[in-house]
Amino acid sequence: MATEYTEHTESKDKQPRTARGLKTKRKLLDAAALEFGEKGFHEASITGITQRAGTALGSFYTYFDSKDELFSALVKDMSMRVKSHAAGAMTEWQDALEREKMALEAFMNFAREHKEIYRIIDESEFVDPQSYRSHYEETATRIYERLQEGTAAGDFRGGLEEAHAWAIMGMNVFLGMRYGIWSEEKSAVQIADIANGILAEGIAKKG
Amino acid sequence: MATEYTEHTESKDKQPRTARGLKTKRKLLDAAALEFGEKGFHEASITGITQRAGTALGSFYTYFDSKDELFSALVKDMSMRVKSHAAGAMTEWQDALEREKMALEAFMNFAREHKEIYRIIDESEFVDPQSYRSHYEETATRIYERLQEGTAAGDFRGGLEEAHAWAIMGMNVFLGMRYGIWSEEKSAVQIADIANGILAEGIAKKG
DNA sequence: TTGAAAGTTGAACCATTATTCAACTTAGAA
DNA sequence: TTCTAAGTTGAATAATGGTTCAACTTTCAA
Repeated sequence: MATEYTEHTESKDKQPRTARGLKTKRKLLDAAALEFGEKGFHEASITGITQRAGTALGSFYTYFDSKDELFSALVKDMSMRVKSHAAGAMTEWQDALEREKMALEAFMNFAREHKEIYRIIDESEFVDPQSYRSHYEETATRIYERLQEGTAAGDFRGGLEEAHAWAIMGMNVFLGMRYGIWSEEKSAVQIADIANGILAEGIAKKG
Repeated sequence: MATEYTEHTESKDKQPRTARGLKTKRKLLDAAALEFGEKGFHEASITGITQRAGTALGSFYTYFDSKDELFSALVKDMSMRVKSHAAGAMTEWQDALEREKMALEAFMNFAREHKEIYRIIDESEFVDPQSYRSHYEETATRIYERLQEGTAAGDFRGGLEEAHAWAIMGMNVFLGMRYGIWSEEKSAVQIADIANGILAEGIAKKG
């Protein structure tokens, strides 16, 4: 498959050159996040996005090549926002275990506050699989690095592999979906405690 | 290999009344599983399905009201197949912990052998959210019941909640995606051992 | 054997919506 | 102020693909 430089990359000629243009692009991106988050990729329409943004239909194509390109840009942006939100929340911690708790708690709160982001990243599995994969691979790598640090610090046991990171990530994602998006019957702290209990001692009865 | 599909939603007057009709419907269902699994819901086309099935386009509407209805029927069927496959694999086990290991191992192997099922269930989050939710809620309930049995048997500690089941399920699903669908670099047993290690003792260093 | 019900067929229909485009307006540098 | 590039506009275009339908063939009970 031949790769065109101009395809699917951020074409320089689509960048706004004035303050007005920048503002319009921002409005379109915000509107798109709402539209995609509410209706999903296929139900969402460019018309819907431009209506929310308060611009004409044609203006969309001043800044984006296609619906797909916009979605792709959005996924990358949201992925980064999840990442930096989590990073920002892990500043204060006693030990590696505590740090994981903070990470999940932050993720839970972020999911609740930004349900549309959750949905967009999730749907990228089918709309933009590359971005989906990258998002989770990078997240897993970050968790794995924390695990290694934890082992080095004497907080975690040895023998932890990449798969441990994927297990933890899966736990977090599903707890986020169930107790962050679907219902808020339990607090983020409660859920984070439960997950942390598993990491701390598992669920087996102590012999 | 012929596949049995059980009817969940009784489509009033769309049921085949002869052996020929039954055969055609089954061909359509099998073809649909392939088509949806390969291309995803939106990229899949009725034409593609009927071509795979070797029937005329119009025949589709003899048995299904719409593309959505078919997808819905498929999700429910696949959900049941995942469930019964797992159940069938958990017959021999020493203790509750071992049973969870068998469950994950079975799920991993099933995901590898039926990647299309994995994708269809996953995509139902956006095409048929009701079914998606039901699938995971029922799965979580099943896991939760096993946890309670495990506690009663003295294998698991007390205080296990529904959220523990969701955590375990998330772990399993993500490990299935990463090491079952995306790559098979590690055996199902290896992955099941890693996850089971977390359930057995967590990842913290023993004090 | 027979005829009515069941099943098959694929061209035509039609609704949807992403994308284009040429006329128009605004911004901002000179 | 002037002029050109940047930005805006929304009707028109075009392609897709789900759904319908009327003619046709097969099944099977009587």
